Amino acid sequence: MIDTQLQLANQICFPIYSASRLITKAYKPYLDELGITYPQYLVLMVLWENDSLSVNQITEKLLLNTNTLSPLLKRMEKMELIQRSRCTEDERSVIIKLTATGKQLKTKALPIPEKLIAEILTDQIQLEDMLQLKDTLCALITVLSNKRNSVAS
Amino acid sequence: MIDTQLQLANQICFPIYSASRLITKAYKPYLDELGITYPQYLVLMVLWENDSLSVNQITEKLLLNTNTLSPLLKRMEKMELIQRSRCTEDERSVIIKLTATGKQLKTKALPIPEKLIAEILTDQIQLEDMLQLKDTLCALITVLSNKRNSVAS
DNA sequence: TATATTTGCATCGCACACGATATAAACGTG
DNA sequence: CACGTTTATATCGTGTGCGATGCAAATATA
Repeated sequence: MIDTQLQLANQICFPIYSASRLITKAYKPYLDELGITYPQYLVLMVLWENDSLSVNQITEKLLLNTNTLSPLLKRMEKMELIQRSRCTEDERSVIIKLTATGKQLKTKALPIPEKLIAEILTDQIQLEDMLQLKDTLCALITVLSNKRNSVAS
Repeated sequence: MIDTQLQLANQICFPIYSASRLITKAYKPYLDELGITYPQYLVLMVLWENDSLSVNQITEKLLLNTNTLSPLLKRMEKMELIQRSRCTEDERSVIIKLTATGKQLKTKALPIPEKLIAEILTDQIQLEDMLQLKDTLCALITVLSNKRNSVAS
């Protein structure tokens, strides 16, 4: 009993860590065709949903810090996927918008989730398992991100 | 229905990606006390269980490639946590062993999993959810890592 | 046995992640 | 209005991850 709990962290944290890397790798062949990485794909996804976002709004949606996003966004600007401009009302903010190229990528990216799910859903893993997984992970994220924030403040 | 499945990949892959980073962050304060990172902690864990391992055996256990592990192990050698030596039977192999310092760290690291689990298990997340999570993730890892291997060969 | 192939490890280059720090704009308070 | 604080973003340094490539030892095959 106690031994189960003692080792439980390892049995959960390491699989999450490994699964995360394997998923990035599973996306790679599809994203390579678009010339983007998985974190860049995440940025594009939030911009496809929201035409204009500040850097700070993207950090909140992706749970990434500016020291990760700033260089990432600069690379995406150089690739002419996004456009960066200072907000006129608040000169501290940088507004991120999609370029025409960035918007057009949405069409090419549309079939990717379906392909990913097709690779995952097998005899071993049912749709219901995935829905369960999603719920538990979201609860875990809530607990851990709140923990971080409360410690920080 | 179909829409659910279309978006399911995003609803699962992004949470796994975020959870992985949050877990590494949750480990950090405890691992900082030992002066190691999470990947270095993983290496130590497999060495605490197996007194002597080749680099290749570690890559298999951690699902990491040598191009990640080689520099990581060199840093750990510089920290005097491990010792690297060529295998006499097969001169290509590098054998990794713990130093006395590396072995001693096990005692300090022992209470860490318990602390992690205490942070995770709350009203929102029960032990049973974690066990379910573990099973689904391991199935996911099996599917994705087999997929990679079969594509490669 | 000579040669081609495989295997184990390392190096290089690039792209994250993130703690620490810097900087300028906005805000709050006296 | 002056000035300390907060906020938004950027930069730097370090440590992963990983594709591509290199190299030497081991193995397979002609």
